[in-house]
This record gives sequence, C-alpha cells and structure tokens, in this order.
Amino acid sequence: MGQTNPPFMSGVPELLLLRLLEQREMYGYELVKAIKIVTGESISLGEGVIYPVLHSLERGGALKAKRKKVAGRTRVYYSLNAKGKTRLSRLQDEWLRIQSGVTAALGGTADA
Amino acid sequence: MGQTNPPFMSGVPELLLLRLLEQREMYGYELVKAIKIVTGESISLGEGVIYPVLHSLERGGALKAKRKKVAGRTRVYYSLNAKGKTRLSRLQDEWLRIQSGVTAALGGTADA
DNA sequence: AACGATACCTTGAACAAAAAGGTATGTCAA
DNA sequence: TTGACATACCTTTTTGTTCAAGGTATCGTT
Repeated sequence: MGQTNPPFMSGVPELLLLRLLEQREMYGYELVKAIKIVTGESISLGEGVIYPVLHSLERGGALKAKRKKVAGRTRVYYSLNAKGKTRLSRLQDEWLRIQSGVTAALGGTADA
Repeated sequence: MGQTNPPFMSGVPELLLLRLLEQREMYGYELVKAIKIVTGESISLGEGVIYPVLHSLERGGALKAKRKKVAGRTRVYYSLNAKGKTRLSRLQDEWLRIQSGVTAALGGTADA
C-alpha cells in the first residue's frame, strides 16, 4: 500500500510551470507574470505558489537551476531535464483525462 | 482580509455531484457509480470522497436530504435547492475559467 | 530620500482529497 | 447454512496543495 494518489486535481500550477519551462528557461518572478499572460489572465498564481513548486520540482530532480546575475540582480533560471519532461507528459495526460471527464459530465442533458 | 480563495483547482468532485443532482435526486452510493459512468470511466470517486462532500453541502444548505427505505435498505436521497443551484453555477464558471486558461497554456507552440 | 518595480524567499493556516477502515442488510450459489 | 458479494451508510487519519502574508535586498526614478 505504499503509494497514494495525488489529491485529485492538484498539479495545475505544476503543469503550467513545466509547460512554460519546456519552451525556454525562465526564472521565478518571470514565471509569475508569464502565467497570467499565457492563460489570458484567467489564471494568476502568486509567488507563494510558484517558488515552493519550483523548489520541490528541483528537489525531485525534474528541474535544473542555474543562477545568473543580470543588471545587479540575481535570477534563478530553471530548465527541464529528462525527468521533468516525463513528468510534464504525465501531468498533461492526467489533465486531459480529467478535462474530458468533466466535459462529458457537464455536457449531458444540456437543458437548453 | 476576510475571505480566502478556494484551493485553486478543487471542487471538481463537488461540481460533478451538483451537476448530477441537478438532473434528478440520487443517493450516495448511486452517485459513486454514476460518476464513473457519466465521465466515461475517466473519473472515479470513492465513497470516502462522496459522502463527506455530500454532508458538507447539506450542512451548507446547498442540498436537501430525504431518507427513503427501499427493499429493506435505507437510502439517503439528495436534491438541489436554490443555494445549490447558485453554487453549481459558480463552480461551473470557475471550471470553465480554469479550463480555458490551461488549454491556452498547453496550446501555445504546439511543437508538432 | 522615498517609492515602486524587480527578484528572491519562508512561514502559517486552511482545507480538500484519498485511503482505509467499520457497520449492516439483502441475495445468491455451493 | 454458510460464505461471498453487492448494496448502502458512515468516519478517521493522513497527506499534500494552495493560499495569504510576510520578510529581505537591489535597482531606477522622481
């Protein structure tokens, strides 16, 4: 009985992060802004969400962190490695599964 | 500072329950099976999820409970009341919002 | 010097979800 | 008649995400 499933629908923040980092390396503060933009303002995640997820993904070996000094400020750039790609792929599948399930449930008997 | 936002993506189980109960009254055990069916097997929620949600919705005044004896067994039928409809509507909007956000994020640069 | 934006971070609390168990009745086959 | 399985209710415990709220420090601009 070792493994427990993740709390149903969590992992959306994680999914978004991984998806963005798949395209190019980015740093935390940048990701906060980017998520607002790519989701068309419909999702907004604070730094209190982003940083912990970033750290936990790095600890888990899904991300590689690289410190850079830019204009006097320190940025921590993250990029996907193999494990991260696998994880992205899994989360994406899971999201698709949930999405289709909910859509099916909402669609039945449209009542219109 | 009174109000805190709901834990991002939760409420999917609740949404599914409310959606089903909008169509007809049902009892807990029935809902467990029904969810598997209407979601095309993509979502499966155990009794340990269903019952607590049902109870909390009833406590919150979103559901009305009615005990019935059928074939020697006791069933608790739940139905939506006004508050429940409002809540369903709100959860549905929220789901749509999240869904469109994630879809937008996943869609960008399809990489195909 | 003060302010806002950048950029990192942590702590605390809240709460949902999952797993696992526990009770009891009915039905059916061996 | 005993055992197994489906029905039908329920709770407790654990886990983990997410959130708000704070805290540090640098830079540019006014």
